[in-house]
Amino acid sequence: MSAPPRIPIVPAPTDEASDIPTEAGQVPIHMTPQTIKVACSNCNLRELCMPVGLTDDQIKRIDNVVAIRRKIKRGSTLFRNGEPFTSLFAIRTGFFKTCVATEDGRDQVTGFQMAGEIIGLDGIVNDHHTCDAVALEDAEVCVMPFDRIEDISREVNALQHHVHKIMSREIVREHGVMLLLGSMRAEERLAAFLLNLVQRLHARGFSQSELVLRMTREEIGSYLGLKLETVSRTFSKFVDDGIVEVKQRHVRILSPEALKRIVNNQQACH
Amino acid sequence: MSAPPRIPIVPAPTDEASDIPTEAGQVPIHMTPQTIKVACSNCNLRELCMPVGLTDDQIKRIDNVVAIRRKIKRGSTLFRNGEPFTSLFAIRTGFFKTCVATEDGRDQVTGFQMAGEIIGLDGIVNDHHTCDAVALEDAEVCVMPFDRIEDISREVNALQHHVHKIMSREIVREHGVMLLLGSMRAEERLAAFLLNLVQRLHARGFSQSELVLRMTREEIGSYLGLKLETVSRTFSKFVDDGIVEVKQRHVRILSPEALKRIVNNQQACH
DNA sequence: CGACACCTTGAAGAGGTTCAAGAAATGTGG
DNA sequence: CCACATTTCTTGAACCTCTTCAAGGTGTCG
Repeated sequence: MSAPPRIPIVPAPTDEASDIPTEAGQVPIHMTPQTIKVACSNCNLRELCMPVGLTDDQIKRIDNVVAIRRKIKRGSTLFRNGEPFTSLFAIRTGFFKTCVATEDGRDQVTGFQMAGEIIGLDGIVNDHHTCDAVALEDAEVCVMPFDRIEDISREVNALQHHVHKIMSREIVREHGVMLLLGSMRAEERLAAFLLNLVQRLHARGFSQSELVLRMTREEIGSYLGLKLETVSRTFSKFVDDGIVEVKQRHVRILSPEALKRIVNNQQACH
Repeated sequence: MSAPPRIPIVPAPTDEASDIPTEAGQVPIHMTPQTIKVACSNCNLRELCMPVGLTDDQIKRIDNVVAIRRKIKRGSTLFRNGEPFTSLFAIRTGFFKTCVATEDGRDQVTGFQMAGEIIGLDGIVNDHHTCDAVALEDAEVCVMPFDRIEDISREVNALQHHVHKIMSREIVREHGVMLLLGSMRAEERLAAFLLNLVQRLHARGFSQSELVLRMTREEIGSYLGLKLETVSRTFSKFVDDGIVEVKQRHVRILSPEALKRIVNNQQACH
């Protein structure tokens, strides 16, 4: 699947523009002071959540929609399957997983979400959520009441189209996951997973080669359709092959090319 | 995953209202004459594609959007990966598959679509399609230029919300597929697949127990993350267990309860 | 420091794949 | 309309990947 960029690559934040705390434990390219502003107009993640090229007046209108913030402690849920749907959430800081469950107790992680990504889209169709969103670290989200989004979408064409693009992007992302789950073997799945994660982190100004996993082996396994032991063994194999260094949740990618070759099913002559 | 209804169940079309040809080879509950009308206002699939409760004026506006029709021969594509995106398509008659591919030649069926369902949503995010849509039988679609949909969405709130719901429904559907691919075994996958298909056909006025598969074992396998031999063997096992009758692509479900038990991972005491 | 969650590794086993052959259905051209 | 080529489907046997079960190690937090 060649891990196409899911998220437009925003310019790495410059020092003065950065008002977002770095992801705890990640490897920042540069240090940023922590300042919390309440408006999209001052948010350096705006390029990720919001359309570009808005007029000042349009941005102000959108500012009013997302005035509310919410903090979520690590391990607690932002929303749960069955709960009424009212809002979308833009992740400001922190890291989430979303998962669906069957009656007989199995569950499946459907995605991992980080700063600048939107969650809650599943709730629109039936006015209630159909999955759980769990914070994997202390997090903060911007609450965007969906009826307000619809109101403003009618007036601001760029926002309307942006909402459509966000939903379409999620559909395309899930196509990629289906390809992964339906036709890749364990090594290919884990390689694709690592490349995708590091690419998204890099788009947010973090290192291209180092990352800190926010999730357990079991959660990775659930997402990739593998058992946690298989994830662990596959990590070990990558280490043996000199492709990555792994120390618990700290991962350094030594050869992204080797990972890409694995995903593309080529001979592993790293 | 309990196969939640993906598509709202519309009342089985009455004889006088039915202007849609039956799916060739399916098992209709009643016969319908074939008449082709050009407007949503006369289409008995409207409840599937379009919001309900519109005023006459609003329906007329929407009629103008979808004035164009297109016929697709069995085996040919409605759109292809990489082609520019301009329109969504509402399936009027026929049956489609959508599939994504990797550079190294593997591909993955991401869904099967039937009358009343919308395809093309993947193209919105990057203005070009990211999958192929192939007609599995001669088909006809309503072409809905997306910029026109966005225009009218701004004026007709119900249409705006409907578009959002369609995209959200697709996201939720794909969550279900991820659950299937990530955590179910072959028998569970095929059982879930059959129940989902027959449920959607039944919502369109076809039999609850008989269906004609429009796709090959290989395509079923690709969708379910299995090889065609495994699909074939699993069908044979279901036949041995008296759960279904299979004659090539004709399937009769003898015990939907047994299929449900299999999906829910319960003991198979049919 | 001890309890707990998380991770690693080994060995045995199961489920699904691969390879192969043949049968049944479908389509094509004469 | 029939004969032949092609596609699709079924079934068997060997194999392989991933899972299961088990044990022990590592890290973390009260």
